[in-house]
Amino acid sequence: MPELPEVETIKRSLTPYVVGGTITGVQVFNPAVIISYKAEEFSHVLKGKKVLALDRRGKYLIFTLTDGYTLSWHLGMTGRLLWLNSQERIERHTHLILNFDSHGQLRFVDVRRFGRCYLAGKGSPAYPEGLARLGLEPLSPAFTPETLKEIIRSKKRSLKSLLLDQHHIAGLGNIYSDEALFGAGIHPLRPAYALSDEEIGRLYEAIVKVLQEGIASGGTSIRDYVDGTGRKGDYQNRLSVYGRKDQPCPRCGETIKSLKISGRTSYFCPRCQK
DNA sequence: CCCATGTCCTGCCAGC
DNA sequence: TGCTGGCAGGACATGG
Repeated sequence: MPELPEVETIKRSLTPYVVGGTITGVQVFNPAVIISYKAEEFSHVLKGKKVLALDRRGKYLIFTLTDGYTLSWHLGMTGRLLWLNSQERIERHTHLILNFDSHGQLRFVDVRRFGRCYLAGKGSPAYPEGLARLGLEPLSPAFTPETLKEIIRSKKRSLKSLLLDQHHIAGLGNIYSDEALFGAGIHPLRPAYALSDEEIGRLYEAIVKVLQEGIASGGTSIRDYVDGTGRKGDYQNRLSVYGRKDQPCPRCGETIKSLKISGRTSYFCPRCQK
């Protein structure tokens, strides 16, 4: 579910509530969402820890805790992290609750249960493998037309599958990669190495633009996504191609088509995207 | 290296 | 109405 703009929005919405707060207790309803620690130990370690910082890397949220611990969270397809007060009814599919000294709670609710959290401290690697091996952060200064060219260089694979691959660029998912390719006027099946410098420049601009616009809109709420305070995003109203099969292209009026690429439905305009 | 496919899950919706 | 199949913002393993 959540791609970079959604995770960034969740981070911003939770920061005022959790950063500076101390975890007073943990309720584990589904131990399977915790990797690297047994539920009991997980609760024991977290109790009394203060949250020093909340950061995002790719689609991960990272809680930096006291005593050198970190808690990294991936929300999968449908995961939500919600800040609620302890009186609120516990909804179905709530897997984990962190209680805070402010009497608020951080609740992890995830219908499809693909989301996971990873606690690291003494002895265990600081980050889960998926997080440790993430590629460039697309809204950081390290991401430039030149570094994008490096990534693209000599790769035969389709641009769509390359953009979805978190080892190269971190944070794009199915929605924003389709929107970026549309913005750049590039067909999702084009082999990466075949791009001209000019097209790489357009792709770079388009990636940065869709991610920034996504954040500015508070993310894309098609089904499940809401931020840490339960607020929906607005970017679903600004999508050019994603989910718009058989509808007219907003640029040229041609009918938008879809294709399966790397197992994901990809939307594009056959006239605008070459 | 690259790709397609299957897997983990539950819910929803179209079509019969 | 009720059932069924297909599909959904992700990531990883596997086999070709």
